[in-house]
Amino acid sequence: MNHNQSREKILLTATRLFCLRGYHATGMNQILKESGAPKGSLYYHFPQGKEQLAIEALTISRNLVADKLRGNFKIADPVTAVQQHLQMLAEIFSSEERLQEEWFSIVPFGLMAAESAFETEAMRKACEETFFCWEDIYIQKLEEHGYSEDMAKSLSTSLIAMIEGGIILALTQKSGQPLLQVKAIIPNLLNCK
Amino acid sequence: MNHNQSREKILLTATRLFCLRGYHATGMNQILKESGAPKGSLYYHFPQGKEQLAIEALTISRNLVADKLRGNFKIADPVTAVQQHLQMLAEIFSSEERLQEEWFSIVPFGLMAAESAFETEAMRKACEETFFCWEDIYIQKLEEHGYSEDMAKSLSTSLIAMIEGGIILALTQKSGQPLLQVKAIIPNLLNCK
DNA sequence: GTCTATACAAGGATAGAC
DNA sequence: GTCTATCCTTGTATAGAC
Repeated sequence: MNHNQSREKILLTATRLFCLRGYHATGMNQILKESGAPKGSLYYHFPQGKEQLAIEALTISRNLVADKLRGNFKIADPVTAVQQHLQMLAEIFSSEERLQEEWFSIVPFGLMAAESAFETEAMRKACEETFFCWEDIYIQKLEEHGYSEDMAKSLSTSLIAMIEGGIILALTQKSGQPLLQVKAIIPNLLNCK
Repeated sequence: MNHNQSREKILLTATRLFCLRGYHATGMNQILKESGAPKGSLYYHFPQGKEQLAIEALTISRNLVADKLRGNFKIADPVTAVQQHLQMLAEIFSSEERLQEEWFSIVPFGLMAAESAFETEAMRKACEETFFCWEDIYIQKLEEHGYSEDMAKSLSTSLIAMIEGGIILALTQKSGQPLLQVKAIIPNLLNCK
């Protein structure tokens, strides 16, 4: 197995497990085992160990979500785009388990973010940047659609908070229902420029 | 030290650490050390170990927040009450560190909830019940103020999601600012019966 | 009720052969 | 690039004295 193949497999597995189960709950052995990557290769590819893995995982997660958001915003108005995003998230929780696992790698970012706040500063920063990255995408779209600067900022922060919180409720209830409730109030929320 | 004193000290310390740092990140030794409770007493008071401690901590957290919500709702209309709650939360993040520590025991419930979803079913259930408990408080208040049943339900779920998500953003940014952004859009959100 | 000592597993990480 | 073996620390939990 060549360099990039196993490195990538390890990293994607780590991203999924960190996001889904959490940073502390995920062991290096588990990552290695589930990735199916060669056993001796972990510390070759990631010399700084678990923290390096976490920071790279955060970047992966950030970009996956950012791409998804930009894609939605390109073809729809703010209300529709945000609702599409929530619909997609809700459906993940209703899908079969194997499919869930695959998608969950990009979904519950909040768990890692909360944990990171008390790990190293580098990890905290990576999470902070992620939220700012997503926020900027929202802000830009909302301003394009005529929202004031202040309103766009408040709404963007609130939308991200709602979605992250909604994901936590969905995990806890093992159901996409909470995300659909959030989806339902999006028109009201965004009806105030 | 008598029975109840050390039991309570252990439990309150556990609640704070679990909520703030997470379930997996918190060790039994740390709980013992920070609580200042007698070293041999932990498994005497909590024979089922860490999980028992977690479930009892979840109950503590649930009731502290529920009492706070009910108190706010008793003296104010929905918009004002929710804004007061967010203001209080935001101020915690601006207060001095020692005071933060004390309050944080009731604040970042979402971290434990997300972790619990993949621990034992008993822990997951305890989190689920907590969210339902809070939701009922919101729903009742909103219905009293003329919101339809459906709208009250969607709004309640969304408010909880927003607040939990807002707390995660606040932790990540080490600032109460995100919670104030959320506070700012509450009037818009609740202006639709 | 509380203490000390200890068992036992799992965690992250490194060394050195290949 | 990968493997095996190993180290050290930490974590949970128990036993048995006091």
